[in-house]
Amino acid sequence: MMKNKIPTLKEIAEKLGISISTVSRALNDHQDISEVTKERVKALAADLNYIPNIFAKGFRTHKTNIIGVVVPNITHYFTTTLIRGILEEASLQGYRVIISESNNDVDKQTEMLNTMIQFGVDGVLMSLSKMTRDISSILKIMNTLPLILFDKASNKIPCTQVVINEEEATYNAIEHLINIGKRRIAIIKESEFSYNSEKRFEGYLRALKENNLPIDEKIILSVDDISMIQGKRMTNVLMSLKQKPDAIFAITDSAAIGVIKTLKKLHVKIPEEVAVVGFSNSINSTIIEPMLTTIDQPGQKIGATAVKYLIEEINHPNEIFINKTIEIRSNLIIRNSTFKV
Amino acid sequence: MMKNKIPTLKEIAEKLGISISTVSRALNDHQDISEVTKERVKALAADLNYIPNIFAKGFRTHKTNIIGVVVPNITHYFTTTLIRGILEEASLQGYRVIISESNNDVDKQTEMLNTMIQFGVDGVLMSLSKMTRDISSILKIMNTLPLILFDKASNKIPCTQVVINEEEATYNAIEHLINIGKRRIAIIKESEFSYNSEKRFEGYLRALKENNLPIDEKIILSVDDISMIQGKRMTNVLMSLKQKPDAIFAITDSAAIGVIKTLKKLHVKIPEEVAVVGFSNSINSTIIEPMLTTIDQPGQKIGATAVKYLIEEINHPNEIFINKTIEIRSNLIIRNSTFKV
DNA sequence: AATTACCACGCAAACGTTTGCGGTAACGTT
DNA sequence: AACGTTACCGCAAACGTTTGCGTGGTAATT
Repeated sequence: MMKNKIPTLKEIAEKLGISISTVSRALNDHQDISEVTKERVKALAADLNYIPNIFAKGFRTHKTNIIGVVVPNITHYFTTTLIRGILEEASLQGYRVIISESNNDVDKQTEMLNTMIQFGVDGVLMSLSKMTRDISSILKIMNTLPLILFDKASNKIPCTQVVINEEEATYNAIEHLINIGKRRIAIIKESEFSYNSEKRFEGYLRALKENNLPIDEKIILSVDDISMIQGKRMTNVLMSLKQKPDAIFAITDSAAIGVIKTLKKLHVKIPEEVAVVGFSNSINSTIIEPMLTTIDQPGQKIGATAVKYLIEEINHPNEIFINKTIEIRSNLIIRNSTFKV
Repeated sequence: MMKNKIPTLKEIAEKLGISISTVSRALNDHQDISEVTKERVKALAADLNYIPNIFAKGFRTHKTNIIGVVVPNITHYFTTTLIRGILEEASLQGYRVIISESNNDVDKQTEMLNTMIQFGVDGVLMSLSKMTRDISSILKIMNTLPLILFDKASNKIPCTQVVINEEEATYNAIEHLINIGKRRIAIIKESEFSYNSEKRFEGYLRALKENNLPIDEKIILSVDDISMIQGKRMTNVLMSLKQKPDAIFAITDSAAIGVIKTLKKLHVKIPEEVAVVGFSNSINSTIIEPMLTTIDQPGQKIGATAVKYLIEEINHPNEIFINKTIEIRSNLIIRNSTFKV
């Protein structure tokens, strides 16, 4: 089977006896072209199965219709929902998406960013890697390309950010624990370089303060690499205290699952003796028994919103954008780890 | 801060007082250029932070260094490990990756494929959507572009395929069940249009036959959209049979988890009364209690291998490739759902 | 009838790179 | 001294598209 040659503007022009520029304008619905000509051109184009050469186009216009996405870890379920939202919205708006993973490695993150701009993406969507302290390389990119942060953001970077209401969500979760009678609520969080962790911690503190509960450093635990294992380890620490907590809020579902597993091993009754709350509403949270009370983050919506704002900036390259922070609402999902029916 | 103009070959040429072509050749290590000139050019290029305009290049050479990936569902953990492998290997070889999701929608799948080729990818990596019956559109693409199938493949499409040893893996899993004394082993699978399901079913049948066990259609259950819910439903069906199974093999971890959940609700002892085996070694399989015996699929390796073969074909466009099927070995992970310590 | 206005279209340049071909100088060979 | 060879390098075309500008023609206005 022979490869039929790909049609070009030139071919269409010749077959119709008109010029290349007319064909181009006709296809782009330029006002200078009469309706009849447009019809004829479009008909033939469709007939020949014409597709514009994206490289000639990008070459000429410096527009690629590709957006770059950098995420720390693609295997997290929540991340995939973000990506799904990005993919859908981008596709809707005629954009393609290039994804890369920084593996929570700051150097790799800047490297990824650089190859992306080298590659000619129109804009970048980024979720920051942990421990991103050196912002200079990111700032440098910002005056080359539109950049929007999502999910894992940073106050220090002056750009539009799309996140969830981390602080408020946590506040609500802690308040829920207080409402069911818990008074000594522990938290398992990450170090201070994690955006999400800090925001959630703020919500935790505010909830305690506003309810006149004491803040006890002994039950505020920070770990570097939060995970199920760390959840287990920290639970052992907490439950060997003299004053044990009566609730544990883990900043992550997987850590919370580690908490539950260890509590069960220690024969601690959930939620009567210790209640547990996670964050993310991952699939796992419904598999563990008791099922985990957690905060549902609408990943798809976050991703889609981020794309919308990015394309907005791409289309208005010279405007100065006020660096909005868009907060997407999340929902507390109450399950058996805090509330027994 | 002003955007410093992006350097081009022309600039380098002018500053060095040589021609554009010489600069181009020097950077591409062409043999016609003297070492000294190469040194000078490369030094200045590095100094100016020169990056070739990918569009001019792609425009000229018809090579994009992008590979397209189409997967049915990006939110499955196993899929993300595949993608991680693809991303890593591609990056290593200087390729960028465009991902799109077919959502198990056949029409969307062909649409995705078309926009990919329209977009000028150098090759495509695809994991087939369920129920892909109309192969014609895929075949049409195959003589335009290199295509490699991975994970969800099809014997009917004549191209290189990278899969795991589905049949053998299942055979081993069933044999393990037989070894622990099980004799009436049920299977929960998908309909006959799922590649993975069929392969696994073949392994199931072979294991039973070679061990002289009867094949009973009553405990061979097929569903369209396999999931945890379906696992639950099918378990209820199986456990209300007169002759109940003493083991259930579910073609998917999530279905297997549904099985376990329902068995626990029915107060059936696992694994003494009924053992359970899944497939994939997803994270969930270690969260459910008892932990699930399952088959670990090395997703990253599959992804990386697929990329290697694809780039091989991209670099030798005119060779006829024998349509190899590469089988990556998987491992049976024995846990408490079949074997109690 | 002369001017103006507008519509519809064509010409040609430009984007940055690669590459076939031709050319010059230097050197070695006969 | 004439010729062939080699090593380096430049010229210019080509890839397909967009777009500023120019132009012929027709209709509307004066």
